[in-house]
Amino acid sequence: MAEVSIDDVAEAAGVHRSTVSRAFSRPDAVRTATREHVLQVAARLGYSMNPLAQALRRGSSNLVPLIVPDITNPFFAELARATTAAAEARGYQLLLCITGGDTGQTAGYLSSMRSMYSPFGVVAPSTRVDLEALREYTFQNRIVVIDRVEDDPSVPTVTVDSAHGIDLAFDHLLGLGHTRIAYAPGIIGTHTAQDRWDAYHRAAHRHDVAPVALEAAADADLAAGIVDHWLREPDRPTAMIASNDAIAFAVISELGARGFTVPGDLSVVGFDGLDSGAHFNPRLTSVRQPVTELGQLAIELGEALLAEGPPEHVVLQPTLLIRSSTQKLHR
Amino acid sequence: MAEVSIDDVAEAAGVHRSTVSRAFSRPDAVRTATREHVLQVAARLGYSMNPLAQALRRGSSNLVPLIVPDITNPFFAELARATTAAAEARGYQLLLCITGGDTGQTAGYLSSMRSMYSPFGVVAPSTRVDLEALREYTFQNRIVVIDRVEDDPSVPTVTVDSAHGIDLAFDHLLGLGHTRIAYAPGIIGTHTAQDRWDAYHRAAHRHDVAPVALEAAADADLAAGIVDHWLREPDRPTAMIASNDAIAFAVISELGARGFTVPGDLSVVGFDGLDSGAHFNPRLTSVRQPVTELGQLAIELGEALLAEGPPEHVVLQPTLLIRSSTQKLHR
DNA sequence: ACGATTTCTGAGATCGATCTCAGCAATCGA
DNA sequence: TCGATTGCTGAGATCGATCTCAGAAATCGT
Repeated sequence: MAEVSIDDVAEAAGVHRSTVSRAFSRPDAVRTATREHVLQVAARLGYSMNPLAQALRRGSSNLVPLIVPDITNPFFAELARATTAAAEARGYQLLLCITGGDTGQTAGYLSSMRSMYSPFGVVAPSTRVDLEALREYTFQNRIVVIDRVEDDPSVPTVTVDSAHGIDLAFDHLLGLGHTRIAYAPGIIGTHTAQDRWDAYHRAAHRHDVAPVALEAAADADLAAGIVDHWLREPDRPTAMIASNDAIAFAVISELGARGFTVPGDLSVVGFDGLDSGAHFNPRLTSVRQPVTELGQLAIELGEALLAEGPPEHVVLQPTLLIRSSTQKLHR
Repeated sequence: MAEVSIDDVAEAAGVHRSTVSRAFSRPDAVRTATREHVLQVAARLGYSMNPLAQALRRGSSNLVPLIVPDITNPFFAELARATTAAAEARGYQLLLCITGGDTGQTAGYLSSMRSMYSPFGVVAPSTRVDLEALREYTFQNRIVVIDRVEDDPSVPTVTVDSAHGIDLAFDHLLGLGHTRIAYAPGIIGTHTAQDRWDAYHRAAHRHDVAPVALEAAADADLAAGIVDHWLREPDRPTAMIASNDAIAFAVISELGARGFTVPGDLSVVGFDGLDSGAHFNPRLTSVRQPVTELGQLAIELGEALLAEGPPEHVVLQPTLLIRSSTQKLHR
């Protein structure tokens, strides 16, 4: 079956190209009888519009790129799923682009998306967004960032209130009787990672708890380094907040390998609240990021951008998911 | 900065459109001096080719879709990463499409990829590939399936030798002294899932071990059902092979929640060998699928398809990744 | 140095759609 | 019933590239 084009349909229906085009794209600009006839002929020929040609002519497509550094990270995976669903619901087709955190590749995808006439794009960065690189791009097209952006309020953003999330975790642990509460920062790339770190220090200060930042030596495996650090602490913390679920997993794994148990020897709360945490051993208590809303809003902000509205900066509230990796402090 | 087109460059360089086009697409069809001049002018204007227009005219693009049911499943996530890298290396741009396992959506993506003039597509199914749906598509374009396909040898495929993987796991457990070795099948969708199941039974028979298939009641949570089943077994198995890592995780989590330990009470070997298993608690022993090669080959088979070669059916060999979720049987 | 090749470049059609503009048909008011 | 308004449809340009074909320039042999 050779590819059928608009001209084939036009000929078969005995009308002009333009009419076929209208029958599909602006149905009420064509008489009902004509439209139905055209649509019927088109269906018979198995015709459907070529989105490429459409985009070329219209100068806009329904292809929305979502740029993530690492799809292997479950947070981004869930984000991708949620955003895909939101995009689909609004008639966009989401294209997932995996950059490996490389700025060059990000720029590449961005520029190729521009030439695809994407109405807008969504970027979920692993490092502070490089506005230098994006700005040039942003000029022409539109972009939504899932993180904060420091110095350019014209870029719309969606974020989760990290500080509040940390407070939730902190209060939960305090409520269980813990007073030596450590923090495992992981790699601080994004603004939100920085926010969590700051929030931890503020919370510690507010509750008169000595902050313990479990950092790993540069050369060591991250989780091993964190556990080493924990073991070296003179007055060993009984609880730990991890800056994300992946780190919580790795630390718990490492602890297990060394004969410690969670929450017996250390209560751990993660940050992300991913589904995979529900199937961890033990089930991970975690600050849940509203991933679904995050994806949804990213798309909505993109659309708002098209409507020429002022850029919005939405901040979502996390919740606490209490599972089994935290427990009351004994004694 | 208004979008600069090929005509702008042509004018600025004082040559014709065609020459600019050639300077980029077929460099040796144009005199060296001319080419360099054109390229220089193009660079100055910040020009780059519009892939859309290119695809429309050429009737082929460098966009390769990878269709996966669920990016939240780490196996698909790693597969996506590997395939993206392989595609990138060969000059393709990979577009990840998430279908949620829905045949309709798969068809939708496939058809939209056809109109994008993709040279070929890669499908990683969660259920037996619905050839009915694909066939019509396959007609025109080309497709590579990551699984076996039963009745149409014209579709190239890459698979991992599941049977061998199961044998590896089985032998490992036998070597540790286990003789009551169960199998947790999960949901049997793909051919490979079926292969693993069959291989388990053959292995059990070969080694004179009574097969125990840990199936869950239809209504129950999968992991809970599997553990219930295990507890009900009169002569309780001391080891278990899971049909994939996700199930191993869930079962271990469930066991932990009920006070059992792995590998103390049950040795568990997974199937996938994902990185996330290295950060599980305990670290998961697993049959490793060569995901990188899988992705690489998917792209290579796609290219072979373009070269009009006969469709290939590659079978890759898995290896065993011994970590900490299995141990010698005591007594 | 001159005609015969070979190499480059330009013109214009084309890919598959949309858009503007103009013409014709249908509807309306009086 | 006739002119004016509105509604549909067709022609042809256009989006940004590539392709074929023919003509111009450069190279070659003698």
